Amino acid sequence: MTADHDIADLGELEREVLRLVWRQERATADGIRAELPRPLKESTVRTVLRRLEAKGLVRHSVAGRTYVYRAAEGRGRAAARAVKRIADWFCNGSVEEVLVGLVDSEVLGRGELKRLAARISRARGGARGGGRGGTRGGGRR
Amino acid sequence: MTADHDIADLGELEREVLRLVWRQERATADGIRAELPRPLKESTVRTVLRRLEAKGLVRHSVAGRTYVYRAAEGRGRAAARAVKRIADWFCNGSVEEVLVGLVDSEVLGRGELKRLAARISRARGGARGGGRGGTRGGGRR
DNA sequence: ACGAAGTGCTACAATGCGTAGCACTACGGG
DNA sequence: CCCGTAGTGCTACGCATTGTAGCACTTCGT
Repeated sequence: MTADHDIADLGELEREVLRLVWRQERATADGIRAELPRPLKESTVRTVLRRLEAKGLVRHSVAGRTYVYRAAEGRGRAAARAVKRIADWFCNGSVEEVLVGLVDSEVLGRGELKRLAARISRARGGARGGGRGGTRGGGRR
Repeated sequence: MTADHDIADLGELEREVLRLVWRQERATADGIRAELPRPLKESTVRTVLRRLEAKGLVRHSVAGRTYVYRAAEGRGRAAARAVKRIADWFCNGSVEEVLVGLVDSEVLGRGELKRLAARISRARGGARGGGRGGTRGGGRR
């Protein structure tokens, strides 16, 4: 409900701008422009920002005469929704199948797989994933 | 290198057609057309099919005078790559962060989490397939 | 040789994205 | 009280993508 669009179908520039909005807590048009790799006019950045807001991905508040933008959602959550949508489209809504594909294919490296397992174990409330030791040595957040 | 495009940035019709290609093992233009919700001309379907092939998502072989299409990759794998790309774009490539978002957003249920954990441990260590079936197998190429 | 089945090429309208110009408003200095 | 500056939204234009299809070409069977 928050967003009508998804972060997955953004243009390249929109994506980059959104990423910067996430990086800087309080993003202004000029601040973003300064940090972009390419030299763009300020009106360009503002247009993109406005479009992102129209898509429900960022939100602005006024500070003095300057628009301060912040992301409407955290990165993880936004990404999660994008993943969910992919699952809906191609895997009958089963996020599990998507993640299984992630695990089965070589898209994920061994290290990442390992951390993933640890993370899942923790999320499940401490039960461990599969019985092989070694995974859960260190990490506590 | 298999695909230049991702399943995430397909149009609506392209998506639907691709899904049908996945459903029917050997898909023909007319077969797909028959199963589409809307009545479309065959040339339309063929154009979409051709575009999907240009994007590396499906592949065709000739049977008699008919083109038989099949998906270039399993659903899970294709979806996985899409997810990986999202992670690359917004989470510095950390699929872990995406997963965390997934868990936090309650998109993933406990059961799914559990099965996923089992899957991961299986993928990491023993290469043996577990007994429990139920989900259709993903991609075999 | 002719028709049916099946195919690719070309096209055209609508939309989305990158990119920017320009006109408008509010605030601070003279 | 007037003016420049900073900051903003609106409008637009060119290009690529997508939905949709017409049409010309090839091949097989009768």
